[in-house]
Amino acid sequence: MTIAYIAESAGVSVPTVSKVLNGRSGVSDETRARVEQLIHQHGYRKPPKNRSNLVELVFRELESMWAVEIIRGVERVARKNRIGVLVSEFGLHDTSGTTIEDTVGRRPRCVLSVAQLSEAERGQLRARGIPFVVFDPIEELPDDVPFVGATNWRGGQAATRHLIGLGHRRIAMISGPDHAFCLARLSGYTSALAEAGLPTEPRLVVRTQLTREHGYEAARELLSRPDRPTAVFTANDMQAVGVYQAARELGLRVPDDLSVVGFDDVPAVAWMDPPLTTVHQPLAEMASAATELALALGRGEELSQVGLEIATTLTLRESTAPPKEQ
Amino acid sequence: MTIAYIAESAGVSVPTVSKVLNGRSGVSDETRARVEQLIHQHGYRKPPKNRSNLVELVFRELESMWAVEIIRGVERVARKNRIGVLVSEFGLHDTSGTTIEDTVGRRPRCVLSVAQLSEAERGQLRARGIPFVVFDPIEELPDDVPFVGATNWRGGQAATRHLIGLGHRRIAMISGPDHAFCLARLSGYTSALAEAGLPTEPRLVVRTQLTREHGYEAARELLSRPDRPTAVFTANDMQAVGVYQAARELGLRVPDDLSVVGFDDVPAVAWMDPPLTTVHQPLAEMASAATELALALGRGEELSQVGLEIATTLTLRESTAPPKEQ
DNA sequence: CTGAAAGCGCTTACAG
DNA sequence: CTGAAAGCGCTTACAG
Repeated sequence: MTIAYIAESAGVSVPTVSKVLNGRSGVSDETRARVEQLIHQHGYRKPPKNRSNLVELVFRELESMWAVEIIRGVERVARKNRIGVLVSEFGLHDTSGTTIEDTVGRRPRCVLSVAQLSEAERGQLRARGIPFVVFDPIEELPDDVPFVGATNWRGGQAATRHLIGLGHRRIAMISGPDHAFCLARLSGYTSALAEAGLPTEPRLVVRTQLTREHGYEAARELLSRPDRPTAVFTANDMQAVGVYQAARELGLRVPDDLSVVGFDDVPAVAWMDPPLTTVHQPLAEMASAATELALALGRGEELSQVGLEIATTLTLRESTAPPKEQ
Repeated sequence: MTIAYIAESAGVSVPTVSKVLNGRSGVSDETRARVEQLIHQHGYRKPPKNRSNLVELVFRELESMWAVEIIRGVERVARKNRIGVLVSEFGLHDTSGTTIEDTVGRRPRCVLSVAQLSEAERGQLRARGIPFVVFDPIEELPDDVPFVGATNWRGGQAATRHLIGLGHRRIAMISGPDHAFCLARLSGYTSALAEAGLPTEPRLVVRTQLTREHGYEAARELLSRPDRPTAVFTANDMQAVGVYQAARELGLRVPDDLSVVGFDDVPAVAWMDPPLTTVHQPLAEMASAATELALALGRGEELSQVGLEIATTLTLRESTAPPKEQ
């Protein structure tokens, strides 16, 4: 299927078909209509040029429960722009490292990276003129690196205020590693306590990993103390699942004996027993915003702001209640 | 960046560079090495031809909890073949329906469709010579349509045998709509009962939707009967979540008062209380197999078998126990 | 092994 | 508005 063939079918010259295909002027409406009809009929598409019609969405690992939400958010705006979404996994930090090269070789319109992008990788993309946006960055980035995140600090604050409002005073926080977003969530907790005139007790803050197992371990220890906390706020939902398990083993009922608030609002958390109150991260919206931003960068638009945070909201379910009289 | 430029840098002619790029013979090792070095150094890639380096993975809706596993499975083999994975959502059955055309326009090497592909859509793809594989088909397909599924019948049989082995006699099944895979799971259940000399009691089989709410409703009714079943097998995990909820409300403990077996083995089911015994669908393996199949079809290989089912396995956790003496 | 020449699919500049 | 001609990036067939 060549334009020569289309030209012949339409009884016009090759340059005329070329003009129609490229939306150039200098073709009569009638001729244009006839040629367009033939192009459609034969399903002719011009061979993709140097730049593809693709957004590349890169995950470090594709196992998190968030992944689907993120993909959906990207898909939504890509679809509107008639652009395809290419999903690729890790390799970014591999030393075997063909992956960033693969990505570059695919010449995507832009790349969206979930969680990180090393300086070298950013350099590679920049050298090829491929714009990128970092999604939910885990580390501080230079000022000129575009990113989209969530309002983690405000989320931590909202969760803690909710517990304080219920009457809790001994509120523990199980937090995560030194990632930017964990620090922000922790700081939101601290700041809500301060605002209520409560001290941040170092004994009530545990820094651990963001897994169910680590949440479980931390909660076992915290809840075995004589002056155990009456509420626990965790840095993510998986940790909260671990807290539930520890509470169960210790014969503590949620929320009667212990209030729990998570962070992320992963779908599965709505069917726990009891359903978990948690800070909702609007992953799909964040992903859509990141895609819009990356596409705008790809169009060469000059943007005043190059990073943004989308608001989190507290999803109230059944894992929190006032503390029992003691 | 043109091959003419590479040729000049390397001090050779344009045809020589062309040969190196296309792995043709007739170039000395020394020249080849020099040219390859320059190609790499300048990051030259040949412009994509009529056929892209993409597998397109089409979802009807991207919200199921399986999606990530499927994407990972596809990604794994695509990556090995240095092919990108393009994920697209629905629109396939839209009447606005630009989507199948978008897909065709992207000229993927092959398409993998999760759940369905209408006859018209199959026709469109065939007309363009784009091979496709249907993943986990929900309806009977003509014999020449390639598909990859799971051994649903054997899964239903294994789940039921497990319950029978534990001593259960009144085993209910909450099944789903008339989809091929639901029918197979149900039939596995029936056949395991028959094999143990037990009749299939129509009263113990509920046909409903594959959601948590429908599982809950069905279980409420089933468990409120005077001669309530001592075990329930559900057609998917979401229904089993609903069964847990109904049992809780009715003061029935799992597994002491009621054994529950699900189907799918979605990740979240491992942290339920108690962790759910369920039939594992090897989604990632199925997806990898489907991708291999589609790619083989794309290479024009003649395949003797054009459909296959990957084995399910029963994942034993803590939701089943022998029935209490009655 | 190498590259001049011809050719392919497409676009652009321009004469009619 | 139309298309002959020149040109571009690439490949192929072939002479040396």
